[in-house]
Amino acid sequence: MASETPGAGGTPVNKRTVDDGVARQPGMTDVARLAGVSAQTVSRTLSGHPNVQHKTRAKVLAAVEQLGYRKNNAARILSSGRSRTIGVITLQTTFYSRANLIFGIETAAHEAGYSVSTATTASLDTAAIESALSRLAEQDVEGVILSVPLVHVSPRIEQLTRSVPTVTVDGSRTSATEVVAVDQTLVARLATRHLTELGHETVWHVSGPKEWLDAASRCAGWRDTLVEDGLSVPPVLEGDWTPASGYRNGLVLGKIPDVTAVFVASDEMAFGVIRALHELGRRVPQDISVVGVDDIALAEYCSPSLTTVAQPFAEMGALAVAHLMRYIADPAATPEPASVEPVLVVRGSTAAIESPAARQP
Amino acid sequence: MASETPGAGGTPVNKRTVDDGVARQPGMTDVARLAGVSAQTVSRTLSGHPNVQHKTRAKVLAAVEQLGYRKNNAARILSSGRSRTIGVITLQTTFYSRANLIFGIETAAHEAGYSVSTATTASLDTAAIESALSRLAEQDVEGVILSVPLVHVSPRIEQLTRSVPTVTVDGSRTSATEVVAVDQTLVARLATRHLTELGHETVWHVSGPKEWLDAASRCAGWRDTLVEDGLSVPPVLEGDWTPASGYRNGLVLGKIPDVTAVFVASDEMAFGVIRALHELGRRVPQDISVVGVDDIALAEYCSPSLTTVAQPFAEMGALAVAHLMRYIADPAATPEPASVEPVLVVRGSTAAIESPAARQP
DNA sequence: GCAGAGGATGTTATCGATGCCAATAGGGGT
DNA sequence: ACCCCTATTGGCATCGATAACATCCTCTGC
Repeated sequence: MASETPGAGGTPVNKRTVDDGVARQPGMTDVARLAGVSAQTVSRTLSGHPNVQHKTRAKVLAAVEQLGYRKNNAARILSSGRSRTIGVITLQTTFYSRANLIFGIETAAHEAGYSVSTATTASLDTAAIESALSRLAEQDVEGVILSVPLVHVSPRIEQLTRSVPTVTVDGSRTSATEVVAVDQTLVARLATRHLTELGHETVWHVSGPKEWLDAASRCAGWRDTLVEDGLSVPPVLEGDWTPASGYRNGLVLGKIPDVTAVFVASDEMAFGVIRALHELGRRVPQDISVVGVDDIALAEYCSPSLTTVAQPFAEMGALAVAHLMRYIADPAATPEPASVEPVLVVRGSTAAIESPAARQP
Repeated sequence: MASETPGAGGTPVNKRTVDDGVARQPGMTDVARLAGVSAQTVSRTLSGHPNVQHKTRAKVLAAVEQLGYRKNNAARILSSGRSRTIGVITLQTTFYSRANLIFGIETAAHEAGYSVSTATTASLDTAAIESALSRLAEQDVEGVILSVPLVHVSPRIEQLTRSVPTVTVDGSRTSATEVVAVDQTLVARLATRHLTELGHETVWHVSGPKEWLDAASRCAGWRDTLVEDGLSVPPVLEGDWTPASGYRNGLVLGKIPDVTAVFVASDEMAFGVIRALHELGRRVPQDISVVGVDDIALAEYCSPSLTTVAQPFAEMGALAVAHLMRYIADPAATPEPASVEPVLVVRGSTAAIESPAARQP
């Protein structure tokens, strides 16, 4: 018995027993005592172990109910070594893409009996990401979904991802991780080709920040498509994903007479571009066609409604979770990239080019 | 000593010692051994305890670095009883408001040295919310931020919130919780009065789902303002926050000749309304003025740009965390509601009513 | 020069649940 | 009727870090 204190006269002080006025949360021992069984049996009952008699199970559940017992996660993790938690690392933003991706991840994870712990990083430098990984490691996550649009993955990060099952979403591939991604090259191709097929002689591009892999890939896909089709490649205008940056670039584009078609790397920027073109008196889509990327909820309800390339973020989240689960179950499995298909959604912001005659009033 | 095994010949089996091919994560004991000190000293060093010699601290830190040691959260929580985590309960949506609120909460919580665990609920019924609370309880959260737009709070929930410090955000007040909220009545008043001051004879309203407290409050504020001003109160059109529902209601409004001003309960719905009005040939703002709520990023960049009432979500999150921290520190403190001010942002979707003469072409 | 104060560090018990093993209790086969 | 097998249940050690307590040591004040 623990009460065999060496020399001292009093009872050993118990952290929780000291009277702090608040009733202690009931523990498994309390439930066991009330149900007249051992703590072990309570544990088995609650974790759905098959070998427990109905009668016993009922007694335990009754006791649990009566005491309002809730299992203690920390103890469970410590003891079992399994946290049933996965971690997600994303940039600290409020982008549509991030919200939807996390939505998909949480839904799928909960279905698989896992909970999700998110660690956001405010910047893309190695130290920040490393610290996010650390935070997750402290929580004993069994796997990590890394959704950081890094073009370059530092060796340090690469090494860290080696110690825990990791799935990369729409980010750079490291040799240690699986990748789930939308083929951004294809995104760009769909958008660009849609415009060239409408007769536009070339397509301009407003890109995202070039440090973002998605931005870079879309830019490359756009360029390649134009080259393949033997069209000239105009200079790239770079934005920062915000509507405001789209607006600024739109003001520039609107002043260039040649421009008849623009592929904008995000819907939010596209709205900014269209706004600027309007102000300059250029009509969309009659004078200039615009295509965005993401298919945010508002894309359909603005004037003109926005032609865009939809990315199935929620699906991607679910797919990432599925891969991660597989990876957790068998860490020796070989990484196997997966991709989900983007879809071109044609709406009102794109149109066939007017005949040259019509363009000279 | 623990190594005094009773009868068996072999060493007692250690879960972690069984050779599973993977190196065990280093623990505090390993660090202590390498640094030549006790585990306790390591603990003190890492938790910033003042009474540790520089030299010792340095040795410990070196050992930590060398082994790549990371503290184990589960063990820390179990032992100390403090999780340094707060929980957030929200609806499982991708709304702008939710994303920004959580953004604010996470930022503020991290600054205070806390991490955030979110539990989303797919529905508003008591059972779902109760289960979310349970999930958080299992994680030993020290406090909860409840951001659920319930009009009615069940006694069961009320009771649960009594057992852990809780701050309600923009939701119904329970006697046990503090509330941080934007005064939704004021939101409606700002929007409505803005329109009446522009000369509109009355203001129509597209509301959110009436089960949502915010929706109900905005509706009430709108009605009260009209009544105060002695204006007639048109019937309410109810939406579900989606642009599509705004569009549907817009199609109705556009067919009513009397309508010259509409207060829409969210920006997303407002875009839908405007879109519908356009299609019906009603101009915004010349024929009909529209005001939204939220001030989403795109509000400024659509045509016309949207007049709206901005809600400082991030600030709200920060304020909620501040209150929660105070509450955690002193659970006996009396609840003290706080509110943040909404701001009317006038843009291009509202205009003074044209003179009656001008309205008859 | 000595006692007392307080700083630095080690020792031990403990948090709550689980894994492994032992013990006990029925049930069926021969 | 006997024995083995399996379904159920209890006992004990353990996960990793911390609080409380014990100890040792050094520095100050009279």
